[in-house]
Amino acid sequence: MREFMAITKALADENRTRMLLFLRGGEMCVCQVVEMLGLAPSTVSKHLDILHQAGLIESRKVGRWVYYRLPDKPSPAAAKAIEWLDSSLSREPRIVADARHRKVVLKMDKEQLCCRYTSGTK
Amino acid sequence: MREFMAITKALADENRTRMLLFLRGGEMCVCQVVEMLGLAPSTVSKHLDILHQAGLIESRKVGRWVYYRLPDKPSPAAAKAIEWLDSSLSREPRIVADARHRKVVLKMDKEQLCCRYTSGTK
DNA sequence: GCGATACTTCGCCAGATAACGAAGTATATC
DNA sequence: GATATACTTCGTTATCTGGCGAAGTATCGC
Repeated sequence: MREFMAITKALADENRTRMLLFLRGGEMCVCQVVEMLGLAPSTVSKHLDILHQAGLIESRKVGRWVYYRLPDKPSPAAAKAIEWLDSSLSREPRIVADARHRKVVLKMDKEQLCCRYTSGTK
Repeated sequence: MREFMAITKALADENRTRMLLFLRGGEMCVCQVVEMLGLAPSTVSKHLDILHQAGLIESRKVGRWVYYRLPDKPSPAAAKAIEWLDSSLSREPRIVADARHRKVVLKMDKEQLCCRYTSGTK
């Protein structure tokens, strides 16, 4: 019950469901997710933590970077939740646009991406 | 997207997920749901409205009574959501207890049930 | 070690949400 | 038509949530 409510609460935010959907494409570091959503790093970090607590994503630390991805072995409840998202939202304009944006973000140089958010300078 | 977020937000409350699960057993009127949850009628009414808006339940008015039930023909997203709840929570102690309680509530006389909540007198 | 980078945690604020009781609406009964 | 019943809607309050920027932590490069 606890796990299930953690999942439903995690899904009850559009930015978090978007994250789960574009993470289907593979792992991304926090600064890439920041670029995807256009939110402050602290906000993104919090969202990622909520998804992590719910067992909907996993993290991997490599040097200064932290990569998040969908879990390799999700719990049954988490697996069904992700499958549900997938089948219900894959065709949504917003989600399709995110998938396209994702490719652009992955191609961006890390220097262009990550160094910008200390001062908010674009 | 809108529909989907309405569903996730509707599911992100324990009382509402409980309602959906005990409504699997068949339609119930508001005063029976009030008895199930132990909340004020106004609160229950609001919860039912949120579930209704999300397409997760339907209503039927019979005289003074309003019966709520799972939809006969749910949308694909709603159907998957309900199926997900079902497969993830059927065995939860709380949900099993609700199913048992439901039988007791259905057997209760309507006079014993409904007339009590004007003054809160038990 | 020292500064820079990539996050995370903390403290704050505005807006959303769950709860209640009181007042309003609709329907049955007298 | 008046009264009671079964909800619903409204107004209020306390708590939760999402957002931000500032400060803290960990790691890399010099």
